[in-house]
Amino acid sequence: MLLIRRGQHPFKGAYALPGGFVRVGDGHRDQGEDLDAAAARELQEETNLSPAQVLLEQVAAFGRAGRDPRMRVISVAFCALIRPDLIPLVRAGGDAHEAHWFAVNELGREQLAFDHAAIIEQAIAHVAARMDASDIAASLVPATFTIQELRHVHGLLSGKPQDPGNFRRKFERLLEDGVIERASGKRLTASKPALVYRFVSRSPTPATRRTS
Amino acid sequence: MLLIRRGQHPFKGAYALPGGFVRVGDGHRDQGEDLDAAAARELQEETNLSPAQVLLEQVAAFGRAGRDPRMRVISVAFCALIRPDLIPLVRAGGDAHEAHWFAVNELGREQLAFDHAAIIEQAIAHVAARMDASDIAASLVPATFTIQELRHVHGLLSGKPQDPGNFRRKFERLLEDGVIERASGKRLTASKPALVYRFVSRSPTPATRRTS
DNA sequence: CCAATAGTGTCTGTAAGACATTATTCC
DNA sequence: GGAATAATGTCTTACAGACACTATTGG
Repeated sequence: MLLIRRGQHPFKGAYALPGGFVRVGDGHRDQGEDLDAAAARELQEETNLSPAQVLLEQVAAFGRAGRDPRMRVISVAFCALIRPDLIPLVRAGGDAHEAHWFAVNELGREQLAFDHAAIIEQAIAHVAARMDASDIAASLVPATFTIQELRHVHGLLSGKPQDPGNFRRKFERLLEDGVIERASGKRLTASKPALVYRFVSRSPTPATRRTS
Repeated sequence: MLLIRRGQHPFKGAYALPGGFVRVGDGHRDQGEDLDAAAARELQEETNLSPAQVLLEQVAAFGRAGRDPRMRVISVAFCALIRPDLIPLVRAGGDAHEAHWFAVNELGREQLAFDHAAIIEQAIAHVAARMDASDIAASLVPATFTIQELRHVHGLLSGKPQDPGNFRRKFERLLEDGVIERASGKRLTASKPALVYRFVSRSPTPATRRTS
């Protein structure tokens, strides 16, 4: 997770999810930007990643009164899944001076600002619930990957480690369905090298999923 | 679905989802009501049903620019599942003069105001995805019900009609797990009367599901 | 050869889909 | 008795979990 250390007053020193405000325009003529577009814009501003490179999905709206002590804020949380091989391209910009990467569950609730711990929790549940959809897995694994790498991703999100043999069956089904294909080369390890694969149609951009 | 026929300007004559605005308070001191509380309040105002009687869940936020031609509105959609035996208690009140009940998919997109067709579509998908959770089914069936009645509900939401024999297996599992129990009496039909059942712990209110 | 990790095979139980059959009521 | 609908049973196939086993590399 990419979090930003807060430098000012509420929750100073704690980590917070990157975010911003929806541009709502100035009245009748200009109604501003779509909600999805605002999320995409913020993503780009904060990480320099194009929305076409990631899987950007709405999680839920969070609107408890008092969740921001300064003023009433209702936040619509989005989660962006970023493939590991794109992480080096992330250039924290704009208001993201103090950005750091964390493993999921690396931080406790007390180190997170506002209600962001609850948001993160729900975002993880959101992603885990849709793990079967291949586009989720495709967004969490490098462009080419081994069976074991994909297995670990599934294990992390499902909470329970995946059995190598059983996971292989799922994997073979993906191969037969044409979702995955062999890629050239091997992944070198401390011992026996592993075969690498790729998701087939990664070229046509994954783009943003529906929501209006 | 409970919809309201619009009497004024935008989409006059079309049907719209009941809704309202979140009370946001007046500044630092009073930040207004929680988002969930606003949904519960609107439910009560429009239907006279207590939030404890229904299953109220957030679906998603809808924030396309221009979705309301009058002004910029970002709507957070909630869906409330109302048991059929409670429907007679619904007393359309407040701004709900022209309220009518519709079957899901009874109306075409052109008869629905704003982007409410998309909202409904997503709400149905939301409910269908969680049909396995017993509380969903419990909220869509009368206090006592037959196997066939529950089967029809599953059939409607899953899109495909459920096989009587196969559904019975699921049903028996619910019985063994103590989720469902026999109720006294029988449901009279044109032919063989059917046994009736009930969900066990319906007394402790279902209440609103988490979201902050 | 040994350690280490990748990859394969097998057995078992559970559940889903399709479909045939029996049972009980009203008329 | 016959129509109608509730309830039950059976066969097949797919898949998940657990676990034992083989293969191929570096040292």
